[in-house]
Amino acid sequence: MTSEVKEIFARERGPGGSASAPPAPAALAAKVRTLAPSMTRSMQRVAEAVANDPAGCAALTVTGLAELTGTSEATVVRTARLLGYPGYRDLRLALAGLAAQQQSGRAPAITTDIAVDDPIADVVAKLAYDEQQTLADTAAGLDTVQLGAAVTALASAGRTDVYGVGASGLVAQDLTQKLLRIGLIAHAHSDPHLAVTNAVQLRPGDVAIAITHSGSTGDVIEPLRVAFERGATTVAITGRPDSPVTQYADHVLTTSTARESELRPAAMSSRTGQLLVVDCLFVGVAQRTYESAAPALSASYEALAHRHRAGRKGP
Amino acid sequence: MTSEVKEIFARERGPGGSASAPPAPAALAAKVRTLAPSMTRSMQRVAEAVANDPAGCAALTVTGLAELTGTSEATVVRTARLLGYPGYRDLRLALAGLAAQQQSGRAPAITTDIAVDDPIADVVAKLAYDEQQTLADTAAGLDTVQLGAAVTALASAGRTDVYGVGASGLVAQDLTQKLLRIGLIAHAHSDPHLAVTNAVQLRPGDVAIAITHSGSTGDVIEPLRVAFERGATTVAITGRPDSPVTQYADHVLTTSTARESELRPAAMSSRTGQLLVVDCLFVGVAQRTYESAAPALSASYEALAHRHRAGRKGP
DNA sequence: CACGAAACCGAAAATATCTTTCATCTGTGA
DNA sequence: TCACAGATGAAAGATATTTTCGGTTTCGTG
Repeated sequence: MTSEVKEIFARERGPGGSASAPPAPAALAAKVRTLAPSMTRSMQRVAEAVANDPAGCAALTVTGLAELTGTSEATVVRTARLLGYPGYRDLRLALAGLAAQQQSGRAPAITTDIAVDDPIADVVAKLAYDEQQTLADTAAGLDTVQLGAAVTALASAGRTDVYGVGASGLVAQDLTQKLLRIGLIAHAHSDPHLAVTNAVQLRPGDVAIAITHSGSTGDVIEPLRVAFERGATTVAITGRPDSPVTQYADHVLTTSTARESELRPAAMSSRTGQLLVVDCLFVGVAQRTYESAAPALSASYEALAHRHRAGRKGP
Repeated sequence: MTSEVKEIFARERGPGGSASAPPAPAALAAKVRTLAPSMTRSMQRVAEAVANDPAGCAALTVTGLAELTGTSEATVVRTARLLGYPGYRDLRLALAGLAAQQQSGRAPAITTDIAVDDPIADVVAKLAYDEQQTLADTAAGLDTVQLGAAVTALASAGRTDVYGVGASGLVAQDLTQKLLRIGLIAHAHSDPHLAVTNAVQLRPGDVAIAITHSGSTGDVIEPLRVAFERGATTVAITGRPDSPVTQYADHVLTTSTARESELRPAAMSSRTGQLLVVDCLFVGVAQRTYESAAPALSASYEALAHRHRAGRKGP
């Protein structure tokens, strides 16, 4: 087969081309090795460059790659053809894909703990990975029966009190904000005295929710106990299903406990799981009370839109 | 800023460009969602096509994509620019990479929206998946240079004020709590009047952080503006990198914008991304100030352990 | 060792693709 | 309704890719 015929052959075979390869996606390095023997010297140089550094070559134009390998544009195109692509443009596209795959393949190596000297990019990756893990674990471990029962109780509650201190206090406030938006009567308490004072007012049909990762936070257990004894429906959101707080909880919702360390305090990962549970409660309640929740949601949206527009009038 | 100036600006920022993004690798779908609101109608059509079918679009030339979306080549290029690439060619390369990743990557999980009649187990799965997605997108889209700069400023700040209202107010408090634990002087403000009053006290070397998903919340922008004018280092954590709040921000940290709907308000998913950013800031600062942070962390742990033990003495 | 054919290779022309310019259009607020 | 700012696409201009074509090297043969 003469060179010219080969070129013509390569050029002319369309989508249904007779020969072997579909524009190879990832098996490029292998293809290079396979075809290398049948390549001319210049083409080998190009193929080698491509196989060694897909990402780098993807960033180059024909001219650039030709210069890099000390060859010409024509040779680069010929090589691309030999590798099974219609032209250099397509080879370049495939190269970009390959580079991206290699990139993402390297990702799950971030299982180690965060170190003091980790570069900031690693910190981001590790934290994101960890929180994703926490979400997955929490979702998998959540008892949907308990969750459903809690939702039912909330949906028909006369009033709802939520207890939490420290980081969990913020989660408590988050839940409260959401419930208020769909027209429920809810309060968050992080002051233990006021919490107890209010808990005394609860009656059967009302709901009390305690949020504590350790399950051993006295300031949160105490108001829940009072609510429990007053006959309210009580819910505990905790990472320790065997902890003291569950004594007074009709329904226990468990969050996953992720690894923690010096630079990654418990508060950080527990919060992620707690928030997922809180979101589930909210959506569940919104579903059950959709008739009244939908207008309430729209109304609060409208009210806020006005405040946002105000912000636009910059200098 | 007029349209023309914007185009020139986009064109001229070279490798050392002033603004944020390195040509995003995989965070493209997220970036489309983030920037969509600031796009014109035609550009949105292009962005949508690109986000919906990366593989298909990667196979098209500018002209092809322009025809497919019923727009012009110029619009396609403009969209590519807005998404952070120097031109269409580079967007196309990124698209090919994205397609390859999707191909090799993960199972296309539960992509549908939450419905009113979804069983509770589905709600849990969908919420968890969405929040994971938000985390991944935010992590991928976060500008580590800006993040590093913000960390540096925080680590050496005389005092730090954090502004946020509504759901973002809780995130502000979360950040404040964390910074306090490692011995920094930080305050969260959700009362706009007090926030401004305090902002006036800030001086060069101090840090002010505004947290707002929309970037248009006047109550948060105003104190940041004051802080900016007083010479403090200002940071904005927002889902809209082109919004008014960024006018007064030395460093902009962008959170991903996930799909939202009636049963899944913006506040829910934005919060997840904001918290990740806040965690990154915290860990970054803790690294930089490790000498003093480590003892402070241990100390607060000890102090709390006592309070937890107290809770155990139940009946 | 000389010769010629075949293959290899790259410079430059031809083509395709991408980018920029600029005039027109569209919607908005006074 | 007018004026204006911004959005848009047609077409000119700039790059990149592909093809052509002829010079050079290689290798077999007399």
